[in-house]
Amino acid sequence: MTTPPKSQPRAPRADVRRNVAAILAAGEELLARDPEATMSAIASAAGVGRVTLYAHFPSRAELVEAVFRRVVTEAAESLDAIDVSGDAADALARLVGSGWQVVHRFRSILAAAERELSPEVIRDLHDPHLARLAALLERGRAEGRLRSDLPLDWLATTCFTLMHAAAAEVVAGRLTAADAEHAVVSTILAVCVDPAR
Amino acid sequence: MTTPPKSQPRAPRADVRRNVAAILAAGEELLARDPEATMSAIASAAGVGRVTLYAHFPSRAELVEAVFRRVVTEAAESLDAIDVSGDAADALARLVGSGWQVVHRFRSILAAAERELSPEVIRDLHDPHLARLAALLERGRAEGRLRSDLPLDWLATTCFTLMHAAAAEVVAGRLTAADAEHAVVSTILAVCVDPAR
DNA sequence: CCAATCCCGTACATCTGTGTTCGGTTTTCG
DNA sequence: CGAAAACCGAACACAGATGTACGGGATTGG
Repeated sequence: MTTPPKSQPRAPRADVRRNVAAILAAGEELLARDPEATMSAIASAAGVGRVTLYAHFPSRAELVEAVFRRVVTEAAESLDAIDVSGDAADALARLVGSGWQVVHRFRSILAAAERELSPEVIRDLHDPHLARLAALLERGRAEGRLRSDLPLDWLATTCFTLMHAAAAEVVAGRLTAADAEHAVVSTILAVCVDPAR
Repeated sequence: MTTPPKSQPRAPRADVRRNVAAILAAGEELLARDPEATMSAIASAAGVGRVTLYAHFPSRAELVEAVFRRVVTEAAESLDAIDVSGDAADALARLVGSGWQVVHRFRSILAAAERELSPEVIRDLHDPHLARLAALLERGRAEGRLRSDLPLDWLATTCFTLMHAAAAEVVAGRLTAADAEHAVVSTILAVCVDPAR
């Protein structure tokens, strides 16, 4: 009984960890380019047989969810580093300025998730980001800096939507990344800042 | 030579006209509910054999395009009736208020078009609506009533995007239609009206 | 009324992608 | 080293959708 066969499922072998990591990386890369990327494509991009892929992710949905979960977590780490203290409008500008990059980078993966996963799962995974934004908006409203005459949810939706739109404009070549950032930030401020002052 | 066989392809028979009309109507209805509605489903909803459908629309893409074109034309007629004279901000409010309904009604058909048709075709068909909005924005800017510090295209995109977002919120049950209309109008005004006055 | 035209259903042919099975080979790790 | 675990490719089964072929039957319109 050197290694107790207690419910311990035993640590994954080295090649397994390596392959799973490669699959997730390839999934992230391909799905970021094409939300309809096929399982075969992802497998071979990961340098792995299609069957091996299925061994680790029994269905396409599970793979997409894993990839999505991963990028959401990554994004959360990078956005949590942003300073949201001080003037609420300034903080919002900072948050949107960085958040937009993230949205831009992963918009295609979101599209994949939307077509493969149930809306509840999507909402759940989105939640931390929505909560972060909502908290900031709420504080700004309490301080009278941001407008209170529209539903908080709607303001949050507006922010996300405009970030997506900006990303789409860049992809379509109608805006440079720099112009898009300026546009999206000032648009969102125009929406959220209390006009009455 | 009562009916000159000159290049005249001869008038379509009555049943043909009837069937085509039924197909377009069914297509509009089903695609408005589900952008992935199948050819069989549309055929049977039209009370017509699947083969007959193919006789008139050789491919799914052509059917989708026909339906989309129809819807766009309808919408144009209804929106052209709107008074866009007078104060630019007021006119914008009127236009958005009605335009939003249209977007709401046909958002799913747009989704179908986006997945089936080339981006150029979509743009082309959208053009009249975009032009109408752009003209109004331009006038408002020239009069100093609307803001000029952001690209016109971006403002137009913002308007469309927010209308879509409002429609989505209603579908998701997070907003009533009435609230959505108020929210989208005041949000768009906040974006477009020149803050300097 | 009757010929041309169109419709219908069935069946068939593809195509694409997902998921599974299988036997043989390689890698890991104690 | 050697057994357990994992990998591989190829082949198979399945499902859903698009598009085609055909032969018998119904409508239309002159």
